[in-house]
Amino acid sequence: MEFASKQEEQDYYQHVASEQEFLEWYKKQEHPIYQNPSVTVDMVLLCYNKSTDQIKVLLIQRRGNPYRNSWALPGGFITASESTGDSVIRETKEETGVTISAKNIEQLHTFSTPGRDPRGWVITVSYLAFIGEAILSAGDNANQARWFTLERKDNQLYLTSGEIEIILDLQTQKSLGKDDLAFDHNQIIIKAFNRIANKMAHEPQVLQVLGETFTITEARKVFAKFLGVDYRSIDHSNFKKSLLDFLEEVGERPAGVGRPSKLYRLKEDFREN
Amino acid sequence: MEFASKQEEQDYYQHVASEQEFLEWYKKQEHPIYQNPSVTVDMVLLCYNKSTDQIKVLLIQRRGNPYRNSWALPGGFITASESTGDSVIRETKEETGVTISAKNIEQLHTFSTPGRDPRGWVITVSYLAFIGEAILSAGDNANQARWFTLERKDNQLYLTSGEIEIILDLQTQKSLGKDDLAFDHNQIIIKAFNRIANKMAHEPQVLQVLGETFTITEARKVFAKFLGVDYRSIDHSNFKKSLLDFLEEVGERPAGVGRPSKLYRLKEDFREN
DNA sequence: ATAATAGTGTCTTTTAGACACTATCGT
DNA sequence: ACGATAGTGTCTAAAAGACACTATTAT
Repeated sequence: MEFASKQEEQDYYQHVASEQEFLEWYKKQEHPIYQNPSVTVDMVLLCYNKSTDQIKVLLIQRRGNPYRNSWALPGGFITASESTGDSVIRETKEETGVTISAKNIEQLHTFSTPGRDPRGWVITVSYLAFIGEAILSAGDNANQARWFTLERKDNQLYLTSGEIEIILDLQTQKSLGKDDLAFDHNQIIIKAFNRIANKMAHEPQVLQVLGETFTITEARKVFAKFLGVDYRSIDHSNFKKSLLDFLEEVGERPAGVGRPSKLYRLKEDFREN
Repeated sequence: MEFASKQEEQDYYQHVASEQEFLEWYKKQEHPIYQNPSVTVDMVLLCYNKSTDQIKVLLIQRRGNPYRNSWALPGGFITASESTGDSVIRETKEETGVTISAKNIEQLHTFSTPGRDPRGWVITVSYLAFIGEAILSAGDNANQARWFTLERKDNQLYLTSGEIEIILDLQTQKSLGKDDLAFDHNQIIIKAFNRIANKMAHEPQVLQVLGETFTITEARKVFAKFLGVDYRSIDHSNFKKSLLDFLEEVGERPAGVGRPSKLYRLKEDFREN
């Protein structure tokens, strides 16, 4: 086929040729792909330590520029053969050693404010996931991955690990302390936290941080952490009533002081997102 | 500065140099940008026609391959100087003539399944917005933009305009009729519809389709459309009670048969997303 | 026995829902 | 006057919340 101009050729394939012809032609063309953004994924991965009663979020320390030595969410660049969900699972595994199932991730938000990455045009798709404390050890220290405790006081979030303390304001989404997260990861964490707090009463997937089975009181403690209150201020009886629709009894926990507590797990329907 | 190899140079700037030095160096490099996906935005724009009692969604007919002549959501490729929110507002304006405010859009989901676009690697960030029927005429016919009525019957969505009828199953997200939407836009529309139906009782931004002011019965009719029921099956009194927290009275509508209805509008706090 | 923990039962308040009634308009 | 539309009031059932009580264990 002969064309008087490139424009005419394009017109032909776009508007006259069949879709199959168009695609064969399209794949042979040079594409102005230099205009495309880099796309990353980021994972807000939460767990809970029953013995210390602490919510934890997994962060990695960046080993290279930009934001070298800053703490950041695990994540990285996507590849063409994966969905963003697959990418974030792969990147989390690579950077932290933690394996997450595709069923247990939830897409949060896509961040694209110009200038959010000093390297240039980069947008990120953020995800949220919960894992039980059994996998807590998977944070690979050699690889700079560390669990930060996540504590809510009033309307501030405190992320702490050793000497490092990052303070985020839930309203303004600003960082208040001496330490800071890389990129706009403070916004992502706040988005995740608010999402969980707002919907946990109706969609209690957050209880996955308790592992396969848990007691009512453990669930109360997790809820209390996200509400920023003492767990005893949540009435045991009423709490149980409100959550029972989502739970099924699976036995008793024999050990410990006091009356043995019953063990529950999330019903199948609510274990996935 | 001299380096024995490119690898050594990269190591130096990533791990030794300051962030500023790194960024100056980084911007001079050739980047493997050929690996980047194209990123598009898509807008699910809904309105409501009071006289015909119909929810409508704005679609455009594609003039070029791929999916030439298929109907699709307005949208297009993003540019580096904008956030995806700004992009979708610009694209909607360009393709349909409809102006939307940044405050009135809500991000839905980012779709990235490999193969979702026959041209190659394309991911899309989808948005949702509502406009009052006053702007209904803005659908520019010369530009192939048209309002499709959106009707829920049981668990199917019917999108119709003239001869064209697109049927989507809310459960399976499959297209059931003879006509079909371009790309995975059926999934996007279903996502939007479910989002609205699930949260409208608590966040009734969907009432923006009624314009600035509206009556309780008009609001009932809009809710009924998303629930797929006759509006008279929703008790007027109870409905009003449940919504009154979000509304403020702004007068009376004098015209029409029957007792004059009071006019309400969404309180400031609930007008934005 | 007692403190600690956890589960159960009961009463009250609040909310949701069903339904009847009143008000205003056009014909 | 009457039908159509719309707003108000009331009663009941269900859900949420407060709080007291019972059960089991370790010390």
